Amino acid sequence: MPELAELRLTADYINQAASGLKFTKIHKNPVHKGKEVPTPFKWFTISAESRGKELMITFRDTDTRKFKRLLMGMGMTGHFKLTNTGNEPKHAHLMFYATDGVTLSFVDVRRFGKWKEVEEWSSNRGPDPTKEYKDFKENIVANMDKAAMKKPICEVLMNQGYFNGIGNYLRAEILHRIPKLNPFTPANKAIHDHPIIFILCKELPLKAYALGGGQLSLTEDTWYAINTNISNYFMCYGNADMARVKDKNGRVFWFNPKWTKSLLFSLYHDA
DNA sequence: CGTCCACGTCTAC
DNA sequence: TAGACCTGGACGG
Repeated sequence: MPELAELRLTADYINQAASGLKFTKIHKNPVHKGKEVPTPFKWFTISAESRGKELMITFRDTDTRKFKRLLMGMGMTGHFKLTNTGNEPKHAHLMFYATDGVTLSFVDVRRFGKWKEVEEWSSNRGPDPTKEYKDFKENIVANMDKAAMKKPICEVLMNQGYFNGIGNYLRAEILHRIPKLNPFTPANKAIHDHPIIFILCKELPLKAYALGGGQLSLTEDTWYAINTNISNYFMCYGNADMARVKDKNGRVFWFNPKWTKSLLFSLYHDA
């Protein structure tokens, strides 16, 4: 469940699930190749915050208030789940055991999720378009002349150094909502001519977040809710009437079929 | 059965 | 700029 909206929902879920709980132990599933996460304190609380596609977990000592942080990525399938201890889901890879018989688990079928003990957010990822909108915009404006910005906007929207949190469904939905913009236009020109891109990078994730949060109580079903119950959100991604092309990273880009007749698309397609 | 596909990074020729 | 990393669901024979 892993673009910006789902990361925010995941942070909400953790904060809600861990509220009032006292944790005593961390355990890693040995099948996972990630580093062991040592139990940080004898008794600790857990809280979470998201920034783009990253998730920061904070462990706080219940006595001294000292804290340690764990930076996570959710990969393609990562999410959290609170269960009774002993009933952890299949594919639980990091387990946080609380005192009163419950466990908060990081569950990740494909194991693309990652974690690392850190002090800060990754410096190579840009500001969050929904929480740090001003910084997000300034970071792009200040770098409009960079080589990375000469690539097609459909690809640059996936560049996490500028568009932290935008993934494959959001780029499709964002570009689909700018009907006059050819999605194969160089990003610097596209952004200059259509500054509404900035607004959409904030508002479309926020809408997905609001829909996901409102439908269900922040579980792994969030993605399912957005995808199946919110018929008017996904206008482009997954729509059989749309055109598709594999981008240079092997990801399928969904877009309005009218652009398949354009020169920019032909050049992109043949390259 | 088998092949293809999936909301994302990573690193190695 | 391919592949590698993974599991499992959908769909074809």
